[in-house]
Amino acid sequence: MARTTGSHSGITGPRVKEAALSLFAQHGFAAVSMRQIAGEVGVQAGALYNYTPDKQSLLFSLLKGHMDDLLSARSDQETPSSAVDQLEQFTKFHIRFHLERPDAVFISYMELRNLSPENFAAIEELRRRYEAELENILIAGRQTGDFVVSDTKIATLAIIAMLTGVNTWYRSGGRLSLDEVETIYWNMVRKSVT
Amino acid sequence: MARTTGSHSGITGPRVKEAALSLFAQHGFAAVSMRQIAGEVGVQAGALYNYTPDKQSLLFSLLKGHMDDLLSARSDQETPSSAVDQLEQFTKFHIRFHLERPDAVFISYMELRNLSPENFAAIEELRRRYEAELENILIAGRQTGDFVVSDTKIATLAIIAMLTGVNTWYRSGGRLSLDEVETIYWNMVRKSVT
DNA sequence: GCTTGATCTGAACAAGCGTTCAGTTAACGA
DNA sequence: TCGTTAACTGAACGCTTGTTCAGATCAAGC
Repeated sequence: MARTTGSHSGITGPRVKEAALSLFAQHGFAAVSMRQIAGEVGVQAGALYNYTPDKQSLLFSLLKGHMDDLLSARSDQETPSSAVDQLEQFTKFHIRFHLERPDAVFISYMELRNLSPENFAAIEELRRRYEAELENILIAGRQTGDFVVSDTKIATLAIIAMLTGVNTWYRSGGRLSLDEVETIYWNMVRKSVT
Repeated sequence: MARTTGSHSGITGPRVKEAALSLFAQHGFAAVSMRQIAGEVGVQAGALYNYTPDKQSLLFSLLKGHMDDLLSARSDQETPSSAVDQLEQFTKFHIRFHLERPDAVFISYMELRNLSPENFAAIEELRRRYEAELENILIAGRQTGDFVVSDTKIATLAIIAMLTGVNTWYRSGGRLSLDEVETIYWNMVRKSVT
């Protein structure tokens, strides 16, 4: 057994993923070559295959990691008691989490079609699980009379689309602070379901 | 002058665009080869260059055509007098127009990064012009007291993101009719700004 | 029926693709 | 200090890419 401490594998591995994430987000999965990724890491293309069996698996590991992070961060939060507070928490959590990792969000929406069917199904399952979090809030709030929603499934998708849309225009250091953005969107979300 | 009537150019040209639109939407611009497009049309790859100077221009012509159609269809409508009616008209127009051409909508959002800088700027200008239509409605409605909106620019982007999100899940023949979808979204939009 | 020229074929071009692998390098445990 | 082996290089593999172009095809105008 050689090269435990001081080995590059613990460094190069993450760097491969970072480079792939950034390049896939910029140019798209199909438009990025393994040689480009290797160049970004400062290594030859062949070396990448110490860290991924192939290009497709590299993409999947990025999307899977992103969804795992999302669900894990979400479940780390404690649940407020009222449905309205839960919705506010969800709204602000979603905006903040997604704005913190725009590249991962971008490829998670854009590169699903480049996944093999099994890999695609795995990601979709995680996405459904996340969406269910929001829908359950809407269902509970409707039952208590806090919300007026004709179709909770569609309202869920509409809200998530609206919130994720922040990523298309928000730039930190711009006209609005993150807090202001959260407040504006929360007001719109709240009103749309009450 | 030969081959005016009966010429294939009036037929093959549109077929190239249709095939390209469909394939780009399915697999992405970078993942589709000129030979695939040609195969779909029933022609050799070289023949495509009678209809486009290169692959990049083909993509641009699709996006440009889509945005022109959008603005033209929008301006064909007559303007209701009240801001609320205008917003309802815009909401339903947007949903219907976008659901009618999901492929064009998809690549218009996904393949912008594959445009050259000048082509990108041209498309962005058209998009801004469309978004201004909605923002002007919100501005007018706020002035009359019909709407309560803290930031019209963000509200514009939020609403458009929400509406365009329909394309990710709506399938005709599904649980909901187009009319029902329009109503549900219109209710959410209306409430979110009042 | 002949000429014309738009339309298309089929082969070719250089470049780049994902992936493999024998061989080199160098850090670790002993 | 030495042997081991993870990490990496560099070249090669067969294949695909966008694009070009000389030549074949064939409907239309005279």
